[in-house]
Amino acid sequence: MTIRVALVDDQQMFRRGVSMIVRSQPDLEVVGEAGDGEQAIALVERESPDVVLMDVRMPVMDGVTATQRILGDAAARGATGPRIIVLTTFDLDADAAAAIRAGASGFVLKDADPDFLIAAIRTVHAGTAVVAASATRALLERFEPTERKPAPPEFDTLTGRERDVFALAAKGLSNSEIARTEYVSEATVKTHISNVLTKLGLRDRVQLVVFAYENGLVDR
Amino acid sequence: MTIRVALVDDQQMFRRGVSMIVRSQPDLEVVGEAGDGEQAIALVERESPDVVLMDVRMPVMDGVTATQRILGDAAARGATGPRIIVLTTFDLDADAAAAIRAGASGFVLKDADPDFLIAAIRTVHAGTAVVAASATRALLERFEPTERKPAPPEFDTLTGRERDVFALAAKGLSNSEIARTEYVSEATVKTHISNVLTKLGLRDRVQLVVFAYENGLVDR
DNA sequence: ACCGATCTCCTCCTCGCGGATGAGGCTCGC
DNA sequence: GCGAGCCTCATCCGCGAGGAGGAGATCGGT
Repeated sequence: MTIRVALVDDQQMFRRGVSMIVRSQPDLEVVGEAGDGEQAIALVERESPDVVLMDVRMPVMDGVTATQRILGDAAARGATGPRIIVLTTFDLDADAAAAIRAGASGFVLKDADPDFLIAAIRTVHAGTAVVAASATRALLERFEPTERKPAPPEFDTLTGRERDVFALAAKGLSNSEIARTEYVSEATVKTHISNVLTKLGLRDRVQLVVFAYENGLVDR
Repeated sequence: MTIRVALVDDQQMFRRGVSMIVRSQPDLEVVGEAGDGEQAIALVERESPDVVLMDVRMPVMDGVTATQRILGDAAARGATGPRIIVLTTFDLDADAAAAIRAGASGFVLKDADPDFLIAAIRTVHAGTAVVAASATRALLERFEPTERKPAPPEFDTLTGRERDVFALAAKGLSNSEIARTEYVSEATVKTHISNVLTKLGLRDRVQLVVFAYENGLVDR
């Protein structure tokens, strides 16, 4: 049972190279190539490949949009559609991230090891796994600070009430607004805010908001 | 030039299996095995492997702590230490994420395709890449929703200069600080800020900061 | 030549913010 | 019981922020 692969990239030379790599494996087969997103949709429609290797930056229609369309069309027909692997040039390509959200199963650096790409195709085809590039680490560090952050030591010194007003101030509320939602006087709020700023070493509530977001202390 | 691999897992049967897989490759070599975190540290100390395959849940000392220690010790000696790949049982293991933060280069599902593991070892050893399991998708969906918002339509109405001061204000700078870094008078900054607030429908710079973070308009 | 947008800067005015300081009431643990 | 910590509220004071309104300069398009 061979895995049917479709190639989508605007550079013909690149497609040629990837095609060589894929064809070198007995269980992989290239069932078609496309030079832009629109061609890709038609290709998938025609050939129903198992896996699509999709470039992001392309003329006519980019890879993210094409990914959305392909998976959207498949879902509309009650099918799952092909697994899509996005090929990226840079490490943590924002477009690649968008493609993942659009439903792509993973992304691989264009200069990755050929064996890695092959393993990625098989892994993705198997269903569960998703392959990523060095991005993962950066991803975790950049997007996860919302969670599991060491939570700055100074923050622990805040009392219960101080954390309450901190949270509200972090959402952009004024002192009077905080006072109203917490059913205390504005003077009390000012005292708490003042204590919080001192404890956290911040200048004003503006920096408090920055601090809150930078340390993932805002719940949404 | 063979890649020297160390195995760390409390289940001997599992180690045996992985060992078989690794040894099946001419360019990979197993230089030692360990059954818990402490043994792992000693093993790394003794053999200086290139790559460590590390389990998370282990008696005596878990994989996350061991990862921290190993990389911490290496850093203390000015060395980079081995690349560490964490082996996880479940998809998005919180422990695995912790290990990545501790410095591990990637994580692979224990039931992943053997070829995938092999490719991961080579990829990680090559330096740049990090391998992940199906977690990546979930990660992106869980932690990235902050970014790449459609970028509010009102934001497009800002002029070039207005965006400049917006960006600086979003970082928590005061008007005078912005004036100094932009080499204009504070009065000018106030004008721009005022225009920005009006255009974006915000009350004050505090809400401006919230707006900036909520819409992923802060670059770090 | 003219208009509109943008950037620059100014003054006057009001108000919210934050620091300093003090104080009364509450619930702990010693 | 008694102090420690916390929550509550108040007053005074200085300052930065933001709105209103005006003004000169530049530049691109009509």
